[in-house]
Amino acid sequence: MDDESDIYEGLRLRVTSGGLTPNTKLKPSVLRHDYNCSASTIREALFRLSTVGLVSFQEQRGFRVPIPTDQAQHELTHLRILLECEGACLSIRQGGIDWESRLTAAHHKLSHIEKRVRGSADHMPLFILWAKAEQAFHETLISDCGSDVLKATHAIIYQRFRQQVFNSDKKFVFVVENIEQHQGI
Amino acid sequence: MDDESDIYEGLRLRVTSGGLTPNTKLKPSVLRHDYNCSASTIREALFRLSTVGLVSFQEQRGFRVPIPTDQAQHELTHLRILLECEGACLSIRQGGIDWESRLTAAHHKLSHIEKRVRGSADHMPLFILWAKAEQAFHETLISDCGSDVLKATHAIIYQRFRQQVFNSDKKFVFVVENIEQHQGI
DNA sequence: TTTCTTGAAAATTTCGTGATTTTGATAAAA
DNA sequence: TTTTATCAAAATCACGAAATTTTCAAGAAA
Repeated sequence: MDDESDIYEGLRLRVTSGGLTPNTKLKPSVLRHDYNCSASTIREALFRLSTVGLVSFQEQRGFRVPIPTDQAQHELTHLRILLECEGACLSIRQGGIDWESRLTAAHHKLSHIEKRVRGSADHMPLFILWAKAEQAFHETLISDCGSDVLKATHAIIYQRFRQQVFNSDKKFVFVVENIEQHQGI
Repeated sequence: MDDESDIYEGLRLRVTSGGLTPNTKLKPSVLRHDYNCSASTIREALFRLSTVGLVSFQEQRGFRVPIPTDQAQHELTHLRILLECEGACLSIRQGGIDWESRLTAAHHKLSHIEKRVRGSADHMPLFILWAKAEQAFHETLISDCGSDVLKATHAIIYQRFRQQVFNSDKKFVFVVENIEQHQGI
């Protein structure tokens, strides 16, 4: 009934954008009730998340939600941009017309949502939409780079980056000018 | 008695440089005897290895040694060099005298071993030494970049790269001129 | 008060088992 | 001969529980 991948995805959403307080303990014996499965299954999913850095793990001390750090934030941003620049350059060279159209489409959708965000006072309902559009834009940017390894690595780093900004106190939207910069290419 | 991390490391060594034929099935029920533990423990370790790409995994079909591909080889090399260049540039800026000395020491040790490799007919006994020195050199190169994320990511990509070249038919040493190139910096 | 010990409760890790799925060989059909 | 169906053996996955380790509060000693 319960696909193990679904549990992994569900937990991933909760630790990246589920509004959990950093350093919260993630106990398999508690979480099992939310997913209607055994503690072992939860444990395995948490283990997989820990290998990509989305949950912290200490031997014999269980799992926790990672604590956002300015240092980690900076490092993740740096590496994310490095990967995106490389992926974008490769995509420009190798990608065809359809890549350009897909990119402009993604950019258009994203900027449209951002315009709406500026208008409304409460961001939360739009936030999920914005997050999806932002991720889609960044994925499209590197989609035609021709390297699955690069794309997979970027996906991991991007998730961790997103987790950091979401779980940190200041979740300001400081990516706006970055979009325009990318548009300039 | 058996630390689970030891099992993980042991299995990692076997799939990266243990001379296993690609596509070999990795059955928990068989491997458990080598490590004196249950199949579940082996399974967990293999799961962790699969998340970093060191073993391939298909649901309900178990674990296997990844098949080296020219495509994957190329992608891993590309990303590895990208990360190393960035790490090296940052290290040059931020690293001090001790970094330079450590780098030249690592380079000296590596080139010394390579000189010996050229002389002897049978490479195998020296191969492990060479592999360790090569890894140490690359790690030293980026050691002072100031980003744990970058170093951790590089470590994963480097392991996969190493696995590819070791498990492919042609394990020629084609990194020599690369070393000199790095020395030129 | 502060520090150290004690011990019970809670959490983590490991294990063997049963249920479900895949595999592979043999036989039947085209 | 080639393809399809069948079915037993083998392997994988999820589970509950035992064994080990950590946590933490209460009491003793300094």
